[in-house]
Amino acid sequence: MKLATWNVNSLKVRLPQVLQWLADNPIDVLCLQETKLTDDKFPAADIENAGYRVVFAGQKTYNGVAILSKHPMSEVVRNNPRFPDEQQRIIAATIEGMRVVCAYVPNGQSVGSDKYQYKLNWLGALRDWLEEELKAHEGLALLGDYNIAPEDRDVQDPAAWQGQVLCSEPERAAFRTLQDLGLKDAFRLFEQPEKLFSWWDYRMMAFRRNMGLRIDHILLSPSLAARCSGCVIDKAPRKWEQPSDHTPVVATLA
DNA sequence: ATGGCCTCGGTTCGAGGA
Repeated sequence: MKLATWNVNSLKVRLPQVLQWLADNPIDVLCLQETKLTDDKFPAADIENAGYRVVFAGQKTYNGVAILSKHPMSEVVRNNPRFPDEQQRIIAATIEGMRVVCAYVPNGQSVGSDKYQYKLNWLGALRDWLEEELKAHEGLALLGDYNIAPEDRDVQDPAAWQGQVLCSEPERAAFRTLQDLGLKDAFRLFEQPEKLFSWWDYRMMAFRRNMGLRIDHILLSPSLAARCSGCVIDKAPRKWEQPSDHTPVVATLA
């Protein structure tokens, strides 16, 4: 069983890459963020023709999330019931007995801004909701673009990013409150190469210079972490023509 | 060298991303 997450930065633009990547990789469940499509424009037929079921929650221009699955999905929930929000950033489904939560955490723009406070409020509400979900679902996976680099080793240049949005201490503390629920960072369950990231700025030739951050994560509840046999970042799609600025992260469960 | 790119909507620039 392979679970993956990928911020595609417009599914309209990236659909061919998503289908190519799925054709190349035996993924059971793929969580997408930043689809940037209203539901009436979602390419459900193309995805179903590729052998996947799909559920989605979109809005115009910004945000938007989806879960693609080879297996049936039930108990689909859009958004956090505890956090009324126009922005479409969460979709959850039960798949093969697992609760799969796909999340696009707010970016936060800059420390101290209104959007930063919204991000912290949003993360607090996510924690509270997941605490409830974990009582009902022993096996839970939270996959997505967290817009948080949890530690300095997740940043190519920690000094440059010190205290900046994505790396600030309140954001990292919010990430730890998720870990305090028992959720494990799948990537860190294993020995990993140094300086491996999931996002690189489009500017500054950042990818070529590996000026990146690890901000896309898969957190697993204890029972799923115990089944996890590997977690990798697949940099290949970042090298394709017209790539997303994020690249997929994949966890394998026994 | 503190900028540099990409996507969207809707027009040819501004907002947002990270």
